[in-house]
Amino acid sequence: MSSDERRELVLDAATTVFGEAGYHGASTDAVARAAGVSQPYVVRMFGTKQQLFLDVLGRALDQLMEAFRAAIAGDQEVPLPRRLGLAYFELTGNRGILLCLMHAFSLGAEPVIGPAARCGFMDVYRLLRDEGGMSADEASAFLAGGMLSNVILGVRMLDDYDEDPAVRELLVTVFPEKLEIIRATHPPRQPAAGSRAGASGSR
Amino acid sequence: MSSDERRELVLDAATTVFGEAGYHGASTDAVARAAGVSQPYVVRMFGTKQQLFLDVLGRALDQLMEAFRAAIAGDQEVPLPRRLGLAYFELTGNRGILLCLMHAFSLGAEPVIGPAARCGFMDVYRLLRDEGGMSADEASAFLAGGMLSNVILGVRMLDDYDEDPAVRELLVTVFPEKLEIIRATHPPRQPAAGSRAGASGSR
DNA sequence: GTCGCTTGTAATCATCCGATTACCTATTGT
DNA sequence: ACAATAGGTAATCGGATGATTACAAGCGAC
Repeated sequence: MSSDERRELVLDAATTVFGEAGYHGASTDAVARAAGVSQPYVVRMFGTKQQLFLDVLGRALDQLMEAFRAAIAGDQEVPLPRRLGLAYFELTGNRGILLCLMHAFSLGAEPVIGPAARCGFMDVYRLLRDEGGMSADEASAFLAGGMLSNVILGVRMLDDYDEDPAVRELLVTVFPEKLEIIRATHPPRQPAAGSRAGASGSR
Repeated sequence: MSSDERRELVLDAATTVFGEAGYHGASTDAVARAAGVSQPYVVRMFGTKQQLFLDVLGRALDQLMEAFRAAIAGDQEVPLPRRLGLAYFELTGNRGILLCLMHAFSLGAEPVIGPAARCGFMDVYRLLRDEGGMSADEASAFLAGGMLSNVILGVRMLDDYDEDPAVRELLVTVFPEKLEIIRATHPPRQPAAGSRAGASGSR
């Protein structure tokens, strides 16, 4: 397999792993195992874990912005916020992208990740303002909704869908349509705990 | 000094340290140093680092909810969202509280922190709905704004206030008043880099 | 065929970190 | 006086982890 293919493979794996555990919580070994390669290979490909994270972050931002650009260029009949919302929904299919962004956004104090995260955030803001033609208020409101959605994905609120009516109400409000598709895309990781009768019994 | 006083002191320090570096990025030793005690003492007081984080998280949620409750009970002349916004602004004075929440919200996959974070998030949502009398849409919109604010604090966007007009525009939009106070409360950590004339010059 | 490059791994190193143990020092109750 | 208890630390241990080194297999050029 060519190096570039492996590289993409590793970046995909790293996006997932960093998305789940965060920058500090993820190990290069976990990334390597997820990608099916050895740990030294991962660090040699990217130099350092930090550089790997920066590459993951950059790629996530690229994917996000490309999706938004396509939405902006899309069917002008449908209102822009809705087009962007649908683009966001598609991104939702790969939790890793959005969760890595959230982790990066929480690490502003990191000496090199912090500035990169700020720069990436502003790139998105500028995209909405300049290419999307949104006002500052519109862009902020859209970003606010996106941040709430990201947090809901990050905290795995979908895992509690069956546990609590208030969770359902919140999710229906935040994802007014497509919730069922998102639910299907993001299956609970612990077996829903509410499912009675010792499913595959612990112990 | 009594054990309870030390405990609060350590919890304060831990809130700051966890807020800066996140759960995995912070060490019990960093917390201990910030609190002025020894590392073994910190872990003996809380059992494990995880339990310490859970206690920090619980206390942060308590402080958040107490502030919101006070806002709800406040001057009924002024609209509720504004009262809550002012309460949020006060919380902003201690970055650690809000940043710890954000870190927790990004760790939904953690087996014990995740559920605690979900529960805490829903407690806040229910507070807004039930005690605040907000609709689901109103509560979601308020939370969305809060999440964007938290991200902006977490990514330390205020550090770039002087670097980029777009940053100023965004900050003015998200913190339409009190921005100057928040700026004063959250001084940049790297010396603003924009200050001309080779300040302590790189290289 | 063999040189040299690319793609990869096994083994190992050095460090950090959470946790444990053992010990120290006041104060307090009797 | 002197246990007993609370508050606290130094020393250390064991595991995890990022990084480095050395090595090996495939393969195209000449």
